[in-house]
Amino acid sequence: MGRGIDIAMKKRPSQRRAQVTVEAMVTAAAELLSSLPYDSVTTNRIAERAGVGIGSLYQYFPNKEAIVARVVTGWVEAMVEEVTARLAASTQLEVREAALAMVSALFEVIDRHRVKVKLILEVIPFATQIPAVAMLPQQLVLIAAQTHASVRDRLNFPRPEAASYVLMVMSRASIIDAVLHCPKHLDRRDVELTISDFIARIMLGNETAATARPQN
Amino acid sequence: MGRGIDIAMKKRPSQRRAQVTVEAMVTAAAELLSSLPYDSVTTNRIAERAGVGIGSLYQYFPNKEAIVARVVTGWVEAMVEEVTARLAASTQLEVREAALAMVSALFEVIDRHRVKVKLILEVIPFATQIPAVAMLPQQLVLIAAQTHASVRDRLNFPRPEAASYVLMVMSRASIIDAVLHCPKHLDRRDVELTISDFIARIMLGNETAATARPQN
Amino acid sequence: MGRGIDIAMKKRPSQRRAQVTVEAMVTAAAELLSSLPYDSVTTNRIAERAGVGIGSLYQYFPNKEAIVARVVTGWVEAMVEEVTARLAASTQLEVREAALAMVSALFEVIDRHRVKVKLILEVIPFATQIPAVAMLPQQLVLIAAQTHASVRDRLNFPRPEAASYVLMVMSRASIIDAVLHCPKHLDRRDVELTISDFIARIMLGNETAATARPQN
Amino acid sequence: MGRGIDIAMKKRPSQRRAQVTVEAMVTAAAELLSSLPYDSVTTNRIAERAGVGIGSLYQYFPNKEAIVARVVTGWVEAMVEEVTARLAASTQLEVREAALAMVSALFEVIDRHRVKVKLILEVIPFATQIPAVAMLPQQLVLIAAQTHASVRDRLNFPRPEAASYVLMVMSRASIIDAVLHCPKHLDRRDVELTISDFIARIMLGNETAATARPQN
DNA sequence: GATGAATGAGACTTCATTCAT
DNA sequence: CATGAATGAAGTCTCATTCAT
Repeated sequence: MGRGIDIAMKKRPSQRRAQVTVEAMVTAAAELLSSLPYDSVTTNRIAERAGVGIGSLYQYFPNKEAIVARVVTGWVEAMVEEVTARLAASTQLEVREAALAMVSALFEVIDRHRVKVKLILEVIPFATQIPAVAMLPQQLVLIAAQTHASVRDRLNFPRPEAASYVLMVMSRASIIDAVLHCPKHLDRRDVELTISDFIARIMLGNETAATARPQN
Repeated sequence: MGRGIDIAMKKRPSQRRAQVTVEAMVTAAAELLSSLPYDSVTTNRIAERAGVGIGSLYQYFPNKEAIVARVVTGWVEAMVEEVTARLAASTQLEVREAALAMVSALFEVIDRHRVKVKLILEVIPFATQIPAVAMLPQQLVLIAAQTHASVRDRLNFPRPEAASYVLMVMSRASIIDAVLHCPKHLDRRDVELTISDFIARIMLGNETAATARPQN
Repeated sequence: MGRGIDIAMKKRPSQRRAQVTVEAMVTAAAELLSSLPYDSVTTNRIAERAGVGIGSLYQYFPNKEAIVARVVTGWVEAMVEEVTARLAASTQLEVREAALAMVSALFEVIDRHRVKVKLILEVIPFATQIPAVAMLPQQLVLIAAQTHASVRDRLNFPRPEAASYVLMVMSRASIIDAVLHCPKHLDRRDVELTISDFIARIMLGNETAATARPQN
Repeated sequence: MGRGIDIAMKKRPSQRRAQVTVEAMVTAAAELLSSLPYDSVTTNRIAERAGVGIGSLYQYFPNKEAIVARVVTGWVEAMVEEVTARLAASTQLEVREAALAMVSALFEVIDRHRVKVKLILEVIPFATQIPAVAMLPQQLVLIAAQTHASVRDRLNFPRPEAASYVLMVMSRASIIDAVLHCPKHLDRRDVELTISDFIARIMLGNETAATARPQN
């Protein structure tokens, strides 16, 4: 605690030209991160690729972590936006349909960005200290709850806070694992259906459970 | 593909003295990994703390990754053993009880080794390439299936392979996430109960689901 | 075959300051090579003597071989130039005089640079892979042929290609050996005269040989 | 001067068993030298290949150079013997035939051992300090002179010592260069004939030269 | 602001050699 | 005599970061 990574930008680019420069650096970093082993992504290479002096990079970012964090933040925001957009189209569904919609949305988006997701989850050492990443879980809960009223309504479990947390973690983790590490012998669509089925069971099971086993 | 990390030991310590040395090095590495940032764990420091010449380290391990892998392997094996032992005591349970037993076992063991788990999952860059780590998921399925007959019996889902895979991923991921990243405002016991409750729902839901919606 | 030494410079020093730095490094390397056992010439020592950080060296040269190659290239070019200059002064000579002129020129230049020649021929392990060194034989043939028309005219031996190759090798090798390994009891001038005498014999012998023994 | 390589054996193996051991080490070293880059031939590898503890190696050889020197010495002696044997068969020849015989003999032997010759001449850094190597030139003169009376008779040049030295150097150097570095476009047999032709010219030219230009 | 030359601590790794067993 | 575990100095090379221009 307290010795986290220094991630803040040093200076906000005020002039128009400077903004372009910073954008070039971030883009270059993103491209390199997506195509080279993490340790090969050096600040010098980023600057070179951006067509910028290494000194300029350090004028806007205090260190290597900062620019990587900036890239990751962009990625996360974009992905969240994509998921949101995709779910916005399918409001007001039945529980099972809602679950499938959400699973499909996440599945599809994560799959499309699997390289980036892998980087964030398994490669970049300080990823969890990046705010956008750290806040992702809550973000997702929010999205789910906001978009699907039917889901929200079901979330009156005993221990409701824990329930929504666990539900989201289970969804997220199983989808990510399926995308990144799914055993080859399994059909992806099968997995997708299974996940959404299970989520539905959790939510639907609630009815029965809540009434049938009140003495739990 | 194919260019994995070279992890095999260079030479097997045949003499008693050598075994002691190797043990010292592995222990030192484990301690350092648990207490320093990963990049600060250098081979020189490992050797120094082991009270051994750096040359000795490289006589038994071809590189830094190899000794780290050895440490991690030891950790994983110990944890698997602990979980197994803990579950062995509670065979032949009802579904709900079986689920809770397993969740509790994993929860407790992972919690006790949370630093190591975090290292393996979030810090050590090549962790997934270590055999013991790569095989962990299947290991866990095996443990669960072997110990709890009642669980095994329930696993006749439609899409059974996908189901057992997803079930295990959900369990594992939610427990790990809960241990490592559980929001502070949540009570750990609540989360634990919720997880096992959800798992039970998935399995019990099967009965209803399987009969009520055959045309899925 | 194919896996030659990487010898190209990493970055061309564009600024004036950088050129000075590179020059200092090359000079330092040259001095060390001339005064220490080859294995004692380390990149660190080169940088230290050049009054430069080791990092600077690796900014311009990809590895140790590259800077050594650069030094050797400089030496070879200088020597070739010296020989050329010396021979340019003595064109249009009789065969015997031409031979002596060339032998003397090579003898003198090689003798003056004997330490460097020894390094190139007997010490630096990858010397033959340095372009300037590899091309030296042809260079010398060229010099000889271009400067001395009388020599060129004589080169119509049977098997002319083999002849010019062997003639050059004999000249070069005997001169170098004489400079580097001449037994102490021999007078250097005697050796020099003998070599040029022999070369003349080879060329003059041609006349007789070609006419007197056509049935060879 | 004075700081030459320590090459002498530490201890002469007195027992029969020890002699076998030493032989194994030398053989192993020879094989490794012939098949690996020089820097990869380490004392540990030699011992391992010989099936001997590294300690044993250092009981008979004071250092790495010593065992390499021993290997090289064996090679040189064998080659000299081969050349001698081959020339012994062809005594009492005419000048031209004697020259061709000698050139052919050297050519053939050197070619058969080209890898070793290359090692001795271009790779092993301290080769010239090995007695057997240092004495090679004189050895060869001796061989030539002893075996071919006709050659010896011709060696009454002005400056006879220089002459015999230069003649031998030219022969040796041109043959070695031809074997090791002969341009691909040249026919080896052509080169061989040319060399012996040139040598004959040198020796035959003597007659004329000695009488025709007494005022040299 | 922008540049890029310069830095240098420090990482990994090798290998000839010693010496306790 | 033989062993092989242990040594550690020293080498090559990287890369985040600074600062004079």
